[in-house]
Amino acid sequence: MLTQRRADILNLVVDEYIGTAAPVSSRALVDRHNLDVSTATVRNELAALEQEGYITHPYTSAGRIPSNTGYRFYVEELMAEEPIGADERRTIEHQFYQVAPGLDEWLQLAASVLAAAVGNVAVVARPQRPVPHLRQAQLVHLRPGAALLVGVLDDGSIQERIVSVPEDEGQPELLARASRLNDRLSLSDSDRIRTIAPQFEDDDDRRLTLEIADLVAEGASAAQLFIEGIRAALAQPEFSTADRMLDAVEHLEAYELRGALRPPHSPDPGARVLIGDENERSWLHDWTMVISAFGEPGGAVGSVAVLGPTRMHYGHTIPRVRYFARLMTDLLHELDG
Amino acid sequence: MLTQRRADILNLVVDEYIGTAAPVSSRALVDRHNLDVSTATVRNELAALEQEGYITHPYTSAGRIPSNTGYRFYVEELMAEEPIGADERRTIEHQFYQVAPGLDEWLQLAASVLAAAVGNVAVVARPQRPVPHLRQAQLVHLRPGAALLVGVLDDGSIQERIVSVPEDEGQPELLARASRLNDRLSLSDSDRIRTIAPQFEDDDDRRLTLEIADLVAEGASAAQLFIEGIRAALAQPEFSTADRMLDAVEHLEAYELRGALRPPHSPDPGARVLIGDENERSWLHDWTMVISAFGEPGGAVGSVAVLGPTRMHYGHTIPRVRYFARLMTDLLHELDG
DNA sequence: GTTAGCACTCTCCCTATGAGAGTGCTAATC
DNA sequence: GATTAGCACTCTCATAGGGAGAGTGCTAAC
Repeated sequence: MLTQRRADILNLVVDEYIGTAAPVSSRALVDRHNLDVSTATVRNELAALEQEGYITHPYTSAGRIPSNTGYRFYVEELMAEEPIGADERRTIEHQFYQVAPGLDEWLQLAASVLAAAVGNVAVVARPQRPVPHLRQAQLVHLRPGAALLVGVLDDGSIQERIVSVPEDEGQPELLARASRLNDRLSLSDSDRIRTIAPQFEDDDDRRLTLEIADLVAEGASAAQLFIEGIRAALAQPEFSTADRMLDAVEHLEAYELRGALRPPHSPDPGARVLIGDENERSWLHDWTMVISAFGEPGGAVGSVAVLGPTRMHYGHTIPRVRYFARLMTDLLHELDG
Repeated sequence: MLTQRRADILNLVVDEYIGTAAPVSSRALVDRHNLDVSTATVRNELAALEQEGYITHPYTSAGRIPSNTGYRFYVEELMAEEPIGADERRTIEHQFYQVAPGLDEWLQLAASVLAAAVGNVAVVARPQRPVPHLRQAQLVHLRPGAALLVGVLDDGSIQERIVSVPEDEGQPELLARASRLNDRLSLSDSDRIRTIAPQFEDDDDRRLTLEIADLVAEGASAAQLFIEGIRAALAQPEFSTADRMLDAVEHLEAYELRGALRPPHSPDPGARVLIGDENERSWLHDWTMVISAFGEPGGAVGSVAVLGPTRMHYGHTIPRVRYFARLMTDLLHELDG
């Protein structure tokens, strides 16, 4: 266990480093926080902190940099959370009531407002149910023999695909067909729909039912992501060389992020913080991810995350991720009544 | 007008520079293309070409670099187009028949295959009609008093929004309502729908009709873009410094690109090439955009574009952009019958 | 018109050099 | 025993210098 003074100093080192991105010297600590000990004493403490693994220095005599262990300790024990003021809260919530109400709009907005608030990459994953159910299917006549099958699922997503239909059926026949299908399939999941299929007498009804089952199953695959703030993140000194920046750009794509976020399937009240190699993906070993799930337990669950260098303003970011997750949960309620 | 030899040399300079990204010297031209003149003669010709504005050199004695004028002349007069082999064609088209048929899937695929083929940013804009029409509207019950209004438009897009409905209406009543609305509104554009609204006796029908009019109008706004190949483009030597790369990343976003693409509203058979400051946007002054529209004249029109440094493999890129535009036109036909 | 030859220019890479920042250690002090 | 002053030592970083190399432009000869 750290002595009080050591903990205080570690706290200062991390704060300072987060602010300046430059290794922190004993002099800087003493001067900027008017400690009433000398730099030599601070140096002794720094040496001890380094001994215990909380900080390092890049070369023999540069200032100190927090290690991942140091960040971890900071997040758990030291960090002062920066509360979200009433003004900030109001400004944010106001924006949500200004756009047309709709899940996609809100998710998009959440990503971009959160990104702006934390100055790093924000990712919002569309809520999904582990097992989505069909709300309603619709057949839109495109041309003789083909129609657009549109399915609205109970997590609010819309899936579509082109299907073939009998040549001689126009929109009225397709409407009748759709309502026949809806009567039996509505509120069922993909597996259930598949088992119902044989009950239809009409060949085409059977075939369309299987198409619908596929459609619903698709809704359970890859969640749609809303990603914002890449530019802000890349502007940070961590990416000041072209190769590091290119590296980052290569990974900050929906495909990669989906894997990194791995769906929680049940919302948690807090926010998880994954620092450096606490992430499984090796490309994230220089990154920190702050992630929180939102939605109803047992219902559709999405997630809100912030990605940035391990040198991240934790005290600022963590409460905001938590807040946005709560906010999205509230907005979901508003949609579902 | 250029003499034949000068044109030949300009051709070689551009080819060479496109391949190596390094200023081209007289020695390189003579050695690599075994010209039967000396380097001194070539130097004289280069000086003349520079005099006429086709090339420059970055400092007194480095090799030559094509100017925008040089590229323009190259594209119009010199460039050898690299035809798309039967194999390449087959490989590409095969991929389209492998994914589920559907406009979004195809657009997405086109962007990523094209990006891979040219090693630069590819952008595909979803086809839009200048004035979209409603194909069918649907009301999906969400909870008492609220429903999801889903509109399928004649350009294949789906728009959705949440609307309020009478508290006491369930899915059956909403179905009846939707079919009542569809009977009168189907195949109308937004303006027309708005004029029809007063004809409905029921207050809610009237209100919903106006919602539908809005929904259809939204379909005419910002076209959805599919963007791929950013990483490949950024890996080029033009972006080898962090600041240039950051600059590029800032602009390669849907929001910016939408403005740069400006919709053509009627497909053209060829591909337009905009080199450097031929682009209006100033951030594109170091870029070249090769763009071609696809779709039916009078119908929904989209576009396919490639963005890269002015030092772009024109002979390779231009035919491929053209080819993808034709391919997308064919695929659109397949959807519409 | 073409070419050989050569002076000249500019970049690029390497080295070195000095200033500056910061530490670690030792010995003295509280 | 903890703290501190003092100082040698280390490492970076920015700057300047100095070839080597690549390439041109020009001149004079072919």
